Amino acid sequence: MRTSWADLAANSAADNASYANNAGSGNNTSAPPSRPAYVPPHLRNRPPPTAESPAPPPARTGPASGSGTGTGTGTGRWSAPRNEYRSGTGGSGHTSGWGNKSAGWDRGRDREVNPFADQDDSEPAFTDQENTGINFDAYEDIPVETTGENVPPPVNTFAEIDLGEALNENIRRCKYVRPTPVQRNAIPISLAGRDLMACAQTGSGKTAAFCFPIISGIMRGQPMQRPPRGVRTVYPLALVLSPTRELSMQIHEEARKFSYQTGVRVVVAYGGAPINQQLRDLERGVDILVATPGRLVDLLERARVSLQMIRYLALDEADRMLDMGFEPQIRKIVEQMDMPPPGDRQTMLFSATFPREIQRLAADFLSNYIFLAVGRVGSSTDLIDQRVEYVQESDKRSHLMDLLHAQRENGVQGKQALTLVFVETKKGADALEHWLYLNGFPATTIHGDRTQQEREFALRSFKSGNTPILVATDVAARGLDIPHVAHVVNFDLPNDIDDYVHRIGRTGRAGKKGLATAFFNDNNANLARSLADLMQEANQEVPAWLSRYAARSSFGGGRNRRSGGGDRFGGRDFRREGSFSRGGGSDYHSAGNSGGGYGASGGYAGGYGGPGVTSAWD
DNA sequence: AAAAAAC
Repeated sequence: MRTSWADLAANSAADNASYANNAGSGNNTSAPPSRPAYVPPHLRNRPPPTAESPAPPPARTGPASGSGTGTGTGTGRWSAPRNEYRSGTGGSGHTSGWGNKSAGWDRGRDREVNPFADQDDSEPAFTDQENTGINFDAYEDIPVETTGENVPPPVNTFAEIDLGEALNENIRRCKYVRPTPVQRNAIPISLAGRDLMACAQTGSGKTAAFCFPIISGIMRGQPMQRPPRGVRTVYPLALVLSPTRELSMQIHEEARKFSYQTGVRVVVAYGGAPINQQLRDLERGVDILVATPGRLVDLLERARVSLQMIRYLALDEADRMLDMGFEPQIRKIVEQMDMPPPGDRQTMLFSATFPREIQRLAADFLSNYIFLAVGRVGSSTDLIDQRVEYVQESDKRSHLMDLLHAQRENGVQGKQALTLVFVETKKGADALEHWLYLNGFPATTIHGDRTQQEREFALRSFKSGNTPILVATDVAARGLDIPHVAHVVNFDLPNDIDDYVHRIGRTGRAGKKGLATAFFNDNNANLARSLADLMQEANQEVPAWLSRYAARSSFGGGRNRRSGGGDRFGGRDFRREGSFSRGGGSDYHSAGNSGGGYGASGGYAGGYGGPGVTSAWD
């Protein structure tokens, strides 16, 4: 406990040095100077910023300015060989040590950058903690529900599964010792070739749960015949979609570790970043494409990517991907391009929440699928101490200040513990950040009106502890793994209880404890009931005033549009619900729901009236 | 009503 956060705080100061050391990789002393500007994966194939040339322009389209050392067979199809693509190629090759940070491959003799390089010596602040220190005791007695035909049995160890030598080695490098519950269950299912709809909390190893079978399957498959030269279209074998750019980046980084030296190539594509680097990455070969929908559609329309060869489709945060804003785009990608239909591909949907209506939509993408629900670490949100305080709009800022002061006193070694503050709007995020800044709090913000560079810098700065307060919109609500978030503040509560679930899930990760504070007032009346039920289910103390609100709002108002009860924390397979029990909540206790307590909240779901009523609310 | 996601 003390070790990681204290060390993190201490080390974040030394971060510059470690970054330079890593980059130098023992072969140069002219590593980038002090400033360790974060270099996101898509920008990493660039020369280091130096004192003389502060930063490269964001887009570098033409052939690299770098000289062409090396033999470069097969590399420079469209331009001269680029030495920045082959970090330290050919023994003597030292481009800049910075090249070691680059994400990517050399074709030809496949010189792959080691994604574990960071963790070897000196960068504990940004690597280890997401893979280690998982409190496995918190995973005992996790309720698991699987429904569907011929469900493959779970495994208890990685050794029981034949994932292949190279992948096993990466699992070891990641310091994964035992599979988490979602991995124990999901991996055998997908190795058996089955489609899957899985409800499991992020931070419990979900990414690995879909990456391992994909990588293993690609390794086993026959090597794909490369399209003829000059044809710029690439044919990934697996597609992983996620709702935000930062989440796609995170998945990509993880997938790169899992696929290291397996011959399986992972490329990420998302908006807000220059497309040219992504195009080059694609041209160098892609087996697994991780993408956000907009950029992928762009690539498909440019015919730079074809989905014809897709064997695996994974949707992360799948309920989000299928909700109103995203559904048309996802349908276009999955149903109206050239992707093989369900049955001819393997489809895996993952999320922590899976509202019934969304399950219904998702079923279109699936074939004879298995529904898997894995209760949250600690079998609910036990690990997150949830508090709700009644705060008028006009008092929110001073109230937040009180919380932050308290948090500051809890800080370690002069560093505040990380606090993630969610607000409803982008403008509100900027305004709050500015106000915090004026009041001497080190805050930054992430939202969709910021440039991608700003977003990535903000996230990096927060993770490192340099800016221990992050004001965020829902862009940061889902999936992001930010170790050491001690406190999530719902400065503005969301309108949807599922969003609340995802937001507070940014803390209390990997079996560690977390704190979540929500500011509630009359504007949130419609959330009262679902919030009170949720908290009760998670063994939290529900303030009496909130219960009164909940009781009031239960007359007609207050049910959540999207979400029936029991969809949280694993939820339940909508196929199990008979036509009369659509109304939700009525048959939670039926046989087969092994969830001791989870998913069993009748509660606010009662009266949720199925499609008819849903449309009345919409 | 807002947020996210392409240029």
